[in-house]
Parts: sequence; C-alpha cells; structure tokens
Amino acid sequence: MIQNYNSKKLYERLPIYVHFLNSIQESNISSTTISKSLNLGEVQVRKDLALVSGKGRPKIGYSTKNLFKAIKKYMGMNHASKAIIVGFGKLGKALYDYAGFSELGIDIVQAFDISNTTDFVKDIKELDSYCLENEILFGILTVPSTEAQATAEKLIRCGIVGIWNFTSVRLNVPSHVVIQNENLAASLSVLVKSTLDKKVGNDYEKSNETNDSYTSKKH
Amino acid sequence: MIQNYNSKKLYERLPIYVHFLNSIQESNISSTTISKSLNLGEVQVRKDLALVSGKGRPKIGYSTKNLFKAIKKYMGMNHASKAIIVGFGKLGKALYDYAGFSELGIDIVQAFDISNTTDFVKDIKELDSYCLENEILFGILTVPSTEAQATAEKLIRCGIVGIWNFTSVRLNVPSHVVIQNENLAASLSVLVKSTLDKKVGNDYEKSNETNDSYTSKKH
DNA sequence: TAGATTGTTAATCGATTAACAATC
DNA sequence: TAGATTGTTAATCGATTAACAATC
Repeated sequence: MIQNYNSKKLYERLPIYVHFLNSIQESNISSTTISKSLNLGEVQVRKDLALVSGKGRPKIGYSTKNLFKAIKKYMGMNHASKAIIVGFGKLGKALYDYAGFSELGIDIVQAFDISNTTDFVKDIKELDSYCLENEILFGILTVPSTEAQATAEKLIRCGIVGIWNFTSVRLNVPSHVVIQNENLAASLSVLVKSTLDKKVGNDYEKSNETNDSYTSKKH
Repeated sequence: MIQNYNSKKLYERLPIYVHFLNSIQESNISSTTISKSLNLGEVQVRKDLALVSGKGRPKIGYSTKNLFKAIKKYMGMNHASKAIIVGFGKLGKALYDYAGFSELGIDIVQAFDISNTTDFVKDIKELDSYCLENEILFGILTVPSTEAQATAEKLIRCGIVGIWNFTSVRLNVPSHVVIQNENLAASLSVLVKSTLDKKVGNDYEKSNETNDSYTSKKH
C-alpha cells in the first residue's frame, strides 16, 4: 500500500468531507457542490480529492460512495482506532459522550481517573494492564495541568503513541510519540483577537468611507 | 493606537506565552528560555516578541512584566471580553467551568439552553435582551448540529460578532461576523492520521535500517 | 457542439528557518 | 574583551489561488 504523507491542513479538511458525504443521497457529487456546501475554495477541494481519490468525471463529478471510501481509507478510518480518556472531569465526560468520533473510525473505549471510578471509569492503576491487553494507541489527556507531564509519561509507558492534549502544558515526549495540542483557551483568544481586528477595520471603514485601502481580509 | 494585523498562528502562540509568563518569578526572561520551555523555535519566539513588544536587551532578555503587559495589550486581553454559551449540554458545562480563560481576559458570563434552566442557566428566550443589555460580543455554540445555523443567526441578531463553533456545521454568516471552528472530531482524526503516518515511517525504518531516505518529519 | 466540470501547472501568498550583524 | 543574546535580512519551505488546458 502506498502511504502518502501530506499536510496537517489537508488532514483537517478530509474529515469534514467525510462528514458531509455521509449526508449525501445522490450517487455522484461534484467538487463544486462540496466546496459551496462547506465554504471552501473549489480548487482546494479538487486538489484535496485528487490527492486521495480516484478520478472524477467532467460534467458528472465523483462517485459519492467511492470518494467516501477513498478518503476513509486514506485517513486510516477503517482501523477503528481505539482511544482512552485519562481524567474524567467535566471535559473528559463531555468527550467520552461526544458523538462525532465514530463516523471517523475512532472509538473511545475506556475512561480512567484517580477517583470516582464506576462501571465505565476504571482506576488509573489499571491503565497499564488495560492498554497493553487492548493494544491502545491513542490517549486523550484531560487531567489537571499539575498531572499532565507525569500522566503523559505513564501513557507512553503503556504503549500509547498519540496523545490528544487538552492541558495547557507543553509536553516533553520521545520522538516516536505524536502530540496534538488542543489549547481551548488559546483558541478562544484567537477568536477574540480576530474579531477585534475586524471590528477595528470595520469601524475605520465606516468613519472614512472613501478610503479603500482598508478591506476585510476575506472578500 | 496602532492596530497590527497578523497571522492566526501568531495569535495562537501569544496566549501560550502569556500563560507561561504568568508562572515566571524572575524579573527578566530571555527568548531562549521561553523557546526551550515551550518547545518552540527560538527565532520564532524572538520574531513573535519583536512584533508585539518593546525591545529586549542582549545578555539580559525582556522585562517579564513589560512583556506580559505588551502581549496582553496587543491581544486585547485587557478588555475583559464577555462571552456567553448557548447549549448547556456536557460540552457547554465543561467550557463554562473551564478555568483557563480568565488569565486571557475572557469571562464566560452566562449560559443559555432551551430547558433545564437554573440560577445560572437562562432560557434561550432571554438571549436577546441579555446580550443587548450587556453588550456581549462573543458566543460559544455548543448546541446540537440540527440547531446550529438557526442558533447562530439568533446570536448574530443579538449583536454577537464572534462565534466559537463546536458544531460540525459549516455556518453561513454575514461578512462582519468571525467564526472560529473547533471541530473536535476532525482534530482527533488529525492526531490518528499523523500518528499512523509516523508509525509507518518508523516501521519502515526498522525493517530497513540502512535506508536513510526515510526520516521522521521533525529532526 | 457547447458547457460544465475536472486536473495540472505556474504564480502568489504566508510562515518558518537560517545566517549573521549588532549590542549589552 | 568575550560571549550571550537580540534583531533583521534573506532563503526556504509550505499552502493556497489563479489560469487554463483537457474531457465527458
């Protein structure tokens, strides 16, 4: 099997296509339709599809089913990747119940915490045996910041090679481990700053209607 | 006041610096120290700081206090931006209680839902009056996908200009509104794919030690 | 045939990294 | 003075967009 390495940005868009294709009844779909439905550039969609799928047909588009399969295969979504959650606070609970992962071939199979263990939350002492027995590759880290680095190291000792990090700690891990930081606070800050930027731009435009050197970034 | 427009990537890093500087006791800090602590390139840190702060001093670094202030000012973190949450399910609850926003100058001041209203969760019917009275600019959208577009439109009618969108719907909004998509499922997919990529690379390396054309992306 | 749509090459835009001069 | 550190310019890398040829 030919393994393609591509950009993170592409990897972010492909699940969006998968989710969209899931809702499509028609047997064929054009890149134009996809791009309009998802507010993406149409050349960008065509390029993305070209990278992962068989050819489309002019005037007809792509076979919805084949395209769907091709993207899922490319993204490794057929493996049914198993993930565990460590830290069963509010955020951990929310992710555990989040419905959007399964259509992308990801199952959150178990949660762990140091206390409040129940039927479906195991004590963190069982992490090691559970992960090894079940060959878990992915861990979702939703523990308090103070525990982040130590818990990450624990996960790695259990054979986990991909960590989705919701803590604000910048983890130090060996090079074979992949970290995906999900810094919610930073993300909301980006929204605030971007919004303020645009507001300033707009206010400036309003106060100076004849000046056309100021335009919003998107047009 | 000079308003600088810069890249989204920069906007993501600045809150990370703010969080880090919060923990620093020393009165001066060098870009080298910051870059090592946060696993970032040292030139990148220096460039970032140059964009938003006063000069550093060779051999000494930057005044921790001034740097902290400069970044916060640049990012608009002194405004105490007020945000509301719409959709008080598990994810909405988790974000409502999330502790990391306040150090970045963001307050989640109110939650709304269609049911289960309590002291601190208002009925969505009160959205309009609340937002206008309190001049809310930011909305966090954690409703079910089926309600996403309609709810977003409601928010915009209430004067909200920045939406943090946790639904899988690609919202259609007027150009003065900023959307920050937080697609959790896509994000976890990126982790899975990136990890599988690296694993395949490593496995290949192991099975063919003399071949040096394959190296992991980071080195 | 005409036109919608694909697919590809080249151009542009944006972000990161490398190299090195400046300076406390 | 020497060396740590800053700051800047140029080079590189990566992603998006524009232009246009190919084709059903």
